Amino acid sequence: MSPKVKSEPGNVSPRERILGVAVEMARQIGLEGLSIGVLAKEVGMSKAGLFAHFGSKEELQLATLEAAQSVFMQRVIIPAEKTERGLPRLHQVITDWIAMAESACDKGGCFFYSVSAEFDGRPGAIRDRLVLASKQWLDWIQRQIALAKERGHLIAETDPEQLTFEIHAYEQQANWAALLVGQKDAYARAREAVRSRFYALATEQGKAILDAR
Amino acid sequence: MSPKVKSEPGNVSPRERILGVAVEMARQIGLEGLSIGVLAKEVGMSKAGLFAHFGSKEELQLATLEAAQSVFMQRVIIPAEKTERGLPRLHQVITDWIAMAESACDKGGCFFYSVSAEFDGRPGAIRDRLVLASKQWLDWIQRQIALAKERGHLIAETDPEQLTFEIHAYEQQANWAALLVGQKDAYARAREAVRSRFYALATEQGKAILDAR
DNA sequence: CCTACCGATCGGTAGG
DNA sequence: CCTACCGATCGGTAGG
Repeated sequence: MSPKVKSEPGNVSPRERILGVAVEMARQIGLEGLSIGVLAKEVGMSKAGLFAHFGSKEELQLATLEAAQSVFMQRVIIPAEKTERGLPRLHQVITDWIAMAESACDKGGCFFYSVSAEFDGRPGAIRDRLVLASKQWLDWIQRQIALAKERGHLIAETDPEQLTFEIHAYEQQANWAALLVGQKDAYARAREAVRSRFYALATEQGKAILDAR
Repeated sequence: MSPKVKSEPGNVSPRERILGVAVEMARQIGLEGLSIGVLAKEVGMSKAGLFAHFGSKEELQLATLEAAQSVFMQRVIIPAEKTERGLPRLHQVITDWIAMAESACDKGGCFFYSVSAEFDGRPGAIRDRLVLASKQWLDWIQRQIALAKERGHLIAETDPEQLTFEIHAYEQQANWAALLVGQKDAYARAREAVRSRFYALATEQGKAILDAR
């Protein structure tokens, strides 16, 4: 790939175009329901032409999962890593995470929410990679909570694993409530729950950080 | 239905036997992945023989959903309605709910968790019935919270909708963490989160109720 | 990247 | 409740 072409926006490779459509389809019907024929029609090429890019359905699914992970990195993790460690970074990453899920609400919702329950009972490479990504994300949050504690933003009684559990719970519930029962304020409820949990465990310094945002 | 046959365990109609197997299969592969041919083999009858009981795949899916709802009623709602209204009943229903999900953990997890994300993007009769059941369940919890407030078990500042959101969140997260990332103490974490939320909003009377359980 | 095809399986039907 | 079958679609391949 020639560098001058590579980085120009709007000038994406066929593979990237396919994966972009695949991610959008998977939000709505899952990664297993994703059919090569239907995907090919959507992209505007032949089934065999599309298939040649991946070699198997499982490789297509893995590539789609990777594409979604990459978007998540760009939109949630990378921006937060420019913010100060501890509670500021934690607060920002959770806020961006909720915002990303909310913005995907009309398109079928958060990709990872859509495929989690689909693969928890299907052993294989896709499940394995999904589990790994999920664990890494939980660890990221938990490490940042521990750091916020060390820096005196959260009180010493804070249990990082329990707080991670609760924070992640609100995100899950926001997706469920918004996508299934159509609760309009689901993401606002999640933001309120997160803030209230942070506030209850914040030191004076931590409260000042939260108040400033 | 004659009473002497009806209530004998082990004496179930073919339809009930089929639906029992269907619920177990749907926990693992979902209601859409449920195939009539595979289900028939599992039950030990011919595809057409099984099909005749339902007339269409959608009717089979709806009947499976109803069967799961009926189990939920028997194991969670009905028992709780024998307990005193307000916080005691609320506490018991949530405890039984978590216990039921935990007991299903090795079998593919909570039926409703497994099919929620599958149908939030698939319009139709199944989604409609799932949405209705979910709303009724949320309303049940919210009403009981409101009642616990009226009876002086929870403080006046309690927001029933927000508390319902958070309680339901812990259940969702317990399922996700246990089934996908294999977190062993996920259901214990959910119980702790629920208890801690109740305790923070309990009056002196409410705290006494919680301490007694 | 394409057309044309493979066997397997899908939901569903005919006829008994 | 069965066997036998329908057209459509599935993932995947051959050959160019």
